[in-house]
Amino acid sequence: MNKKLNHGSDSKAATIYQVAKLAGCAVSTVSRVVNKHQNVSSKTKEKVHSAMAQLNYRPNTVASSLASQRSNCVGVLVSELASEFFGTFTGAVESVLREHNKHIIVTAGHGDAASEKEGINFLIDRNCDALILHVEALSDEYLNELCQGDIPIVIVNRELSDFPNNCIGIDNELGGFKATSKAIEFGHCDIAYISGPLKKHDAHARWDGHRRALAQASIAYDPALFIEAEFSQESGAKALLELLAQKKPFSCVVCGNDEIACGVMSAARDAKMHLPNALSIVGFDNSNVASYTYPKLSSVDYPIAQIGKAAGLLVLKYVYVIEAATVAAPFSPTFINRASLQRKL
Amino acid sequence: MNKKLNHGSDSKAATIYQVAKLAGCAVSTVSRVVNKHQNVSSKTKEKVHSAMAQLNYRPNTVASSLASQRSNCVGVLVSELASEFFGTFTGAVESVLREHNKHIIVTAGHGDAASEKEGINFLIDRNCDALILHVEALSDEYLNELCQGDIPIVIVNRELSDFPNNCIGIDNELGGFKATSKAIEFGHCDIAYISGPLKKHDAHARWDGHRRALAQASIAYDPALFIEAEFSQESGAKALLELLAQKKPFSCVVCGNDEIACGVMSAARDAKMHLPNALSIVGFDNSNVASYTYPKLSSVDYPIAQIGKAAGLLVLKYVYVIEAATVAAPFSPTFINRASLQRKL
DNA sequence: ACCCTAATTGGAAGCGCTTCCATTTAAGTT
DNA sequence: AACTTAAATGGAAGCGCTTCCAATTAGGGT
Repeated sequence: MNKKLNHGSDSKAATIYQVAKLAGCAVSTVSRVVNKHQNVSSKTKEKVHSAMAQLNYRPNTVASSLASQRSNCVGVLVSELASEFFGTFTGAVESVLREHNKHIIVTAGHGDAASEKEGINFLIDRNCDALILHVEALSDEYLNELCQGDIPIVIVNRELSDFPNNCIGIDNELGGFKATSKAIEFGHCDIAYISGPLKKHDAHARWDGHRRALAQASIAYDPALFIEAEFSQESGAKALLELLAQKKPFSCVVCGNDEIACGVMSAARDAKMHLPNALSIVGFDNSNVASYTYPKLSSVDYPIAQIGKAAGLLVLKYVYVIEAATVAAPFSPTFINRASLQRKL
Repeated sequence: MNKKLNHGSDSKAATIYQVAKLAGCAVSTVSRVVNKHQNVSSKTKEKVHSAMAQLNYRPNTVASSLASQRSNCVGVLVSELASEFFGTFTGAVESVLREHNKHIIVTAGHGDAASEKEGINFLIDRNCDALILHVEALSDEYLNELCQGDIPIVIVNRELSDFPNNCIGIDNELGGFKATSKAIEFGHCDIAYISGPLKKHDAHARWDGHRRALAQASIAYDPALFIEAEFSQESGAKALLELLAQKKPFSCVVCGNDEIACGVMSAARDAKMHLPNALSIVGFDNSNVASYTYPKLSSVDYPIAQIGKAAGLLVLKYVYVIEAATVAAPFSPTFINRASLQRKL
């Protein structure tokens, strides 16, 4: 491997000075041309362009950042890098920003407060112009404080009542409500609920929605049919076994997310239950796996790509003051029915 | 102190000048402490540390990059951001580098040559100190040229004969060989193969391995049992239907990756085939979904997280000259048998 | 022509840090 | 104590760009 660090001493990239010299003008003029400022005559503009082309000039972004006090990069914090869900999100943010030559620095919060805080500090240290955060464990107080700080913040999948304009995501409570309502509509009365960790705000809100749906249908909430699990397949499988062990009847399991639902499905099959007749299963997120499973998983759609795009646009508009596009309307959760939720006979 | 410089103490972040002033030493000394250079007495080191703590000093990375001609960031190009596979990879690279305060800029190549080239140029323009590339479509010639350039390159999942030390990944041909060999070992003779796009080097190599396994077992390669598909579930499903339509018998389908395998599984079930008895299915990558499916998917393990880690370590060692850890030994594909591959009766 | 204003352009001071080089200080050596 | 050498520190020149401000030029009236 080539160990050389500097980009060559003789093949060094052209600087703005060389461009200015060749174009016969001042560096400030070149800078104006590069940054598309007005008040440059078309004649000089042309000279500068030709000089840039001739020298194959590429502006040094680091120097530019230092001088302008703007790093042109946006920090993104997600729970896990290694997931399709956050990958989709990150990809959406990246492609929106990259169109305007901004880039992202991504890091993971791993769903616990200490790690999330550390991740945020890391991003702040990298001089990000703005932060897009998918935090799960940090307190509202901490986030409120952050929103009042110097650096613009976009919060994803979380609602801060004091900073509604900084937040973007779906209404998780409503999503949870819709999931359980649909199960009820399909004739289910004994509905188990396997939640993600309740310390995570989205998990908690979905569960709230579940109970509201039960209440609205005048079905008593039975704590025995509730299990707090992790957002993982293993945890979902384990939870189902616990539920089954109780010998309490239930005809449907509503899950905190699709991963849990996959685990449930897998465990149900291992227990020789016939799906979906013996047990209906509902997920949340409508991830790709929802269509891999058998039976295909009914789930609440979480439009994560659109939300990522919206977050990127928000930053472009309010931080970089690029009137790129109008920021999307608020998103609403929709229930996607597939085969795993079956009408109760 | 020079009064012209705006190193006053307002609400802005503390600079190295303020630290130096408070510690009663020169900025160069502070810089040495921050960068852990030797030749600083422990006494001054302590004074500087306490000054930094007092001012809550955070080095300005942009200024540091400009002065040192090093951006402390590594460019990473993957095919798609929105995938668990690349998410895992990216996450592994990030966590290794972040420990040494290097960060990554990620972008996507989308599996076609033009887009990959554009992504690489984007990363180069961002002054990356090194590039870690998972390219699929670019030619060997282009990559060879890149490896000879000024910027250090690590190539993932691809073998360049001229630059073996820049490359890291498993032997895809061997993986393909193992997959089909296992199927043969399990008694299958009529083995269909659904490949990813052959213009992608890994897809091609896996297919090569498949044919070698057939040849070694003296099974004639039947082009009718081969389909070139995309690396996606939909494409896999479609491919199975095409195979079935031929009315040529086959008892096993070996797939270019797990996504294709999931599509095949799904389509087979829709066609009322009983899995795994009526049809054995083998995947490649051993991704998480392999254990979501029913029956659980047999697959060739692709240790993508370890490879990401190794790529990060390679950069740390040779580019940043941090003797962090020894770079891992070459990786070898291993076959993971689950339920989807069944012994032929 | 002449003056007034607006459009262009140039000059130079930073942005906050690294690093070379010179200087001072400490530590051995005889 | 005088001398040599190494360790520790300070000073200052950039890194390549942005941007304020001053200077110049061009364009319109009259």
